Amino acid sequence: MAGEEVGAVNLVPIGRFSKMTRLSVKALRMYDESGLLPPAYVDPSSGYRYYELAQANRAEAVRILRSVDMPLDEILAILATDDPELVHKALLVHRERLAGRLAAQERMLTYLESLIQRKEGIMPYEVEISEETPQQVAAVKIHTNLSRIANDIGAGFGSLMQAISGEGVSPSGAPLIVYHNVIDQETEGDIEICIPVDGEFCSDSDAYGRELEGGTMATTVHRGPYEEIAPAYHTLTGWISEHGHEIAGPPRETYLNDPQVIPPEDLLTRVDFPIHTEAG
Amino acid sequence: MAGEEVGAVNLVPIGRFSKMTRLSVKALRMYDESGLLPPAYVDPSSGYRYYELAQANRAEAVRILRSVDMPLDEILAILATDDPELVHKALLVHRERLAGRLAAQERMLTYLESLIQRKEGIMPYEVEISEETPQQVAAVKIHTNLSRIANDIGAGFGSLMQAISGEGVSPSGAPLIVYHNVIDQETEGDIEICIPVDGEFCSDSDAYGRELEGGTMATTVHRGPYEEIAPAYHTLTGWISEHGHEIAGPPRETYLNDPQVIPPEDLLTRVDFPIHTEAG
DNA sequence: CTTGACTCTTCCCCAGGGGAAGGCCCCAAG
DNA sequence: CTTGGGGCCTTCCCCTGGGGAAGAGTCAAG
Repeated sequence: MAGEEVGAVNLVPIGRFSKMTRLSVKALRMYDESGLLPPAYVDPSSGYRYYELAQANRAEAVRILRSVDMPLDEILAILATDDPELVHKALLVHRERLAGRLAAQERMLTYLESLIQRKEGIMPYEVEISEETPQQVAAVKIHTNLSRIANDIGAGFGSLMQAISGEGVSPSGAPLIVYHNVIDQETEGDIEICIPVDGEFCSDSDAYGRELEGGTMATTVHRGPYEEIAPAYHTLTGWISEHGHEIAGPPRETYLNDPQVIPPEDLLTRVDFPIHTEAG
Repeated sequence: MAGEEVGAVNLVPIGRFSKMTRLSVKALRMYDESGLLPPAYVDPSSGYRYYELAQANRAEAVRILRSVDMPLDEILAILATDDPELVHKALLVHRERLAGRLAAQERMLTYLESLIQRKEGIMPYEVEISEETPQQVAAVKIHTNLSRIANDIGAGFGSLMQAISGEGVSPSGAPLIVYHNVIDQETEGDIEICIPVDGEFCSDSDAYGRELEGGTMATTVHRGPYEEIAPAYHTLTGWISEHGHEIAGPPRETYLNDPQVIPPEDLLTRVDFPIHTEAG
């Protein structure tokens, strides 16, 4: 009877409890504050925290779940319920998160490897000036945005090829796209998908023929996946402004090899900016 | 000539530059502050940041390296050097770090899976009281700490078995260890490695014979790897204090099956605490 | 009673930004 | 020239999960 009252409660202060549980004193204080592991007794005058020996098991559970990087609030939720189903579900949810992080690390690692493989440091673009003559193209115009653009381009080239072959014409050069607007991640814009043809082109579909403007171009070639073409643009626009030229029209990309055949890292894309050369 | 002076510098404010580079305005301001990507020009009166188009390439490099989670200071170091060797080395160092994190995620995931597999929620230890009779053991005493303990126990059992068989005696029960001190992560302590034998035991090696104390024990059995035995101890000490008993001597672990044969998750370890039962 | 080891709170720090508040600034249209 | 709306500025607080230090109070053993 007396045993239950006085209870041989065996309260231990935070330092000893810290050693018992291998949780840092700092962590224990935080777990107190957040309600995750409040001490059995706090001395009102001194503020000292005292833990019961039996609390070490809860602490151990916290330590284990923290060791797999579970957030504190989820640990709290798990320890608050008695339903093994809920516990199991919470563990599964956390497993998904861990698996996601694992996959992310893997993707980063893979990408980093590809960066390492690329012998050239970073973005060795060589800019040249070229004189282009106007050329006849079959074209379709598309309004799109960054998330749809890959699909739209594929579909556009498909219907354009169909229109060309329907007219009995065949391509006379590499396909290209004129980017009439800057397409950011949230802005939309027009692009013109073009295939060079010999002579004039007419069609009753969306496709039409026109003469693509020639003139002086600042030009570079990007080798690699289309998604990584941004540096080529930056190099060109930077080069143009540094050399005192001015952009004279929308840029165009010419696809020098076939993404259906060539692996992404070897794709070649030529980027042209029409410029005014202010002879200085 | 005039072109070089006035320079068609084409300065863009931070919002446009943010869209060009897909770096957030907030990030750009931080990169300015940290010297990673200072704008080409800052208006002294308004504080407005203006970037040159040519800076977009450096920004792109930052974005790429951040996308693989490289720390800002390392990116700074990479962009500050022109030596491709150093760049390559920095990338390799970062790859090691990523690989390490990947491995850590994998370990956590694996451990979490094992937690999920364990059907029972957390730590279903059943504590019982048992009366033990004294028994003769052959023993060696070892002073060790947490980092050496696994090796020391293995070596201790090895030499103890040698001593026993040298005397022509054979074990009469499961091996056990008496833990005379609490062994925390930084404290050292004595443990006594014991093998039950029939009759008295003498040896001229470090091994000696003695009678292991009997008495009333609080007992539970841990199933799983030795490293995870802490909850068993916590359950026992908590149980003892809650039931108004007192610990009467050093605890002992009895190894009920053989770690050389049994996989870690099925290892059985019985833990006994000698207690005074204060009949109340 | 003293002393040394514990423990308390509070504050600042880490990375890499996100978000909001409050206040200028810039530019184009009227 | 003025006005309005959107852009931009700084400063502050927030996130995670603690680590480390400062200064003061407390506990227990000799």
